[in-house]
Amino acid sequence: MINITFPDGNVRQYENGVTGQEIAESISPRLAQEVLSIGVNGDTWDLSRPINSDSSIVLYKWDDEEGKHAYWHSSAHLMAEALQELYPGIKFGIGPAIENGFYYDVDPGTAVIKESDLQNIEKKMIELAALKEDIVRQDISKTDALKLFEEKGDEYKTELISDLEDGTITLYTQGNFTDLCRGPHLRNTGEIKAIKMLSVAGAYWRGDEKRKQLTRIYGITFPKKKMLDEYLVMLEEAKKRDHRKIGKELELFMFSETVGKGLPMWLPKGTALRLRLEDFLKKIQRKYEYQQVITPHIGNKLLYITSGHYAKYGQDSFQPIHTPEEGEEYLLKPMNCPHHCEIYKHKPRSYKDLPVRMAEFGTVYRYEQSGELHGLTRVRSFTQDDAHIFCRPDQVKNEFLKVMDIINIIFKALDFTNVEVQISLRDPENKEKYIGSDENWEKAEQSIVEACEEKGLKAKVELGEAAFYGPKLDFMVRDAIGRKWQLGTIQVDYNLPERFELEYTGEDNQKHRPVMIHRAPFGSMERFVAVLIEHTAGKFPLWLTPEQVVILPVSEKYNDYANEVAKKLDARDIRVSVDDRNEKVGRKIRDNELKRIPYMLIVGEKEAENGEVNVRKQGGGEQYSQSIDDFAVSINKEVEKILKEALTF
RNA sequence: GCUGUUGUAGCUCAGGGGUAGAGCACUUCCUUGGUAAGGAAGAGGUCAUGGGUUCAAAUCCCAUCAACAGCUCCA
Repeated sequence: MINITFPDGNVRQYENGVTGQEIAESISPRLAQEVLSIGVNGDTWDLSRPINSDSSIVLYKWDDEEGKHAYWHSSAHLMAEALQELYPGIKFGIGPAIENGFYYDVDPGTAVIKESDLQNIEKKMIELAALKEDIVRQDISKTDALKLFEEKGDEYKTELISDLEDGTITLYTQGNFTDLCRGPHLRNTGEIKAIKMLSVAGAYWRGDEKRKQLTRIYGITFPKKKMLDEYLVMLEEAKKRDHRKIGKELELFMFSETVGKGLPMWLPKGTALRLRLEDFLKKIQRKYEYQQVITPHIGNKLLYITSGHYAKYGQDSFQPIHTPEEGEEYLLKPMNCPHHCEIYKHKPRSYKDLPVRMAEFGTVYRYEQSGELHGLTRVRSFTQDDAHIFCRPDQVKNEFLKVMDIINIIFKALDFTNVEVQISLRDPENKEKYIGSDENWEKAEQSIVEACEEKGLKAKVELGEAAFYGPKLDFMVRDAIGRKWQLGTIQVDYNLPERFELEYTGEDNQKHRPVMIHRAPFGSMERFVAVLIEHTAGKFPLWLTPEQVVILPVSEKYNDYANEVAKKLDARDIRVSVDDRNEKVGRKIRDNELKRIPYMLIVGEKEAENGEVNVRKQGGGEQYSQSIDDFAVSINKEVEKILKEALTF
């Protein structure tokens, strides 16, 4: 007999060699049906694998990552089995479970797998799943494994095997399909019920662009048809919120082939929105004693040689601009910091001056690879809400805390409640990859960790994710559909002050080197607005939205009154327009709902007589009439309240 | 940059070797209206660009450009 310890601390005795499946059965038939994999002493196992010693276990169901993982992993195998039947001789790379579903990288030889083939693959998978084949685990020696896959002629699997240690190699078989795999897997392919193949893409073997590109096939499966349907509905919802779609509909921004790809242009409404966001941050920054500066969009190449960026990114950037005079080369600025360093240097600085906080909405230009461009989230020209804080080493932590406050204020004001924080530190194995002294790195990393602790932020620490010049703290938000976006960032930099030989005079009358902190609460205006669009589905908060109020005259007879109302509201800084088209009210309401305007004021005979407006809030619901004045006051109050709350600190 | 898909009216899209289609938007007219689409008429396109095949190309082929989904990259 062996002792099995459950997550709640309970211990039960079972026969030696008991399986996860049997344990689940011993608890309840329902559990036995729903359980997908089992955690044994921290590893995840198949349910059919015998347990031969005292163990702590967790039974994983669909709602557990580990359970889903096994489910999708087995689904990848089912897809591979289908592919093997449909494309004889096909070779397999890797086929893991991912956050939403699974994929398999395959080499179909001379055949080409296209999007239009997905349906066929799906059909075959359903056919195979109906056979309810058992998935069988088998330990195998490295020699035998190599021999097996060499015979199959699958060079990808043999390459994988040769990197593995003997004694840890397992195979999984279902029907005619055998795959090298660590597992764990479902008991039986019949458990896979609802299947949807999603897309095909190219993917380099082992992520190396110098190696062969395989065909990657994405899919997702669910234990219930209803869950698949819900997932597909969610995908549709995501599409509806896509900032590229809404940006076009609401006329916020555009691209032009003639201007160039990845170069967004802000339309009047988008500009209005963006300027309001910028003003908001400027107000906060004024309170936090930032100084606003403006610098040119180009800089001498020597500037970037000094900063070190030219050596690292020069060949992958927009190439230098040559002047008519010989030997002069300028670069479009890919970041603002070198310019700001020069501003810092323009006069001697005393320790009393520090910290110097220099802010600029600086537009930068980066040559992103063409395949990487994506709406407003990845572009070749964007405006950072950039600032550089030059401070003494002992001020780093405090400055960090202040920046965290600013980011917090912004996220709160915009209702980004689901914020994830990531601390990116050096890869301790690979210290030579980074610029700067060991001592400085340790100091900086420690400051970040401490600052997070002080703020009670639950930050995820990622080793090896730091920039080459310093560690950083990134703020990620999820939009309403759960997709993750990186926005705000705070980065310590011990490198640029060194390269630009920045100095201040200390109390001791000696020259000292300041520390630099790069920070951008929005990240870039482009990306932030993109995320804001998706977060709000285009229904921006009243204080931000480009159009706050639209007046709908019931008929053309009341256009004059409507214009009068508009004039009065405009005089009170309310962003208002009149829909004076020759249309019925119902039509005007519909069109202005689609434009996501928060308030519609319907005016007709009654209102004109009484000097009132009939208020209809976005989305309908309750309507009420009030005087023009009362309405104006209530709108102004609503906006002021948000700004006041946000700006009280 | 790589792989695959796509490119037809301002927008969303159908069609497809023989003189270009719909809905919405736009213009004009009718209607003068009360909380999510009133009616009619009209205007609008070198079918992404450049080559090729063909009696004939928007349609087939090649290249280029751009967008989309991934991969790789990201100061």
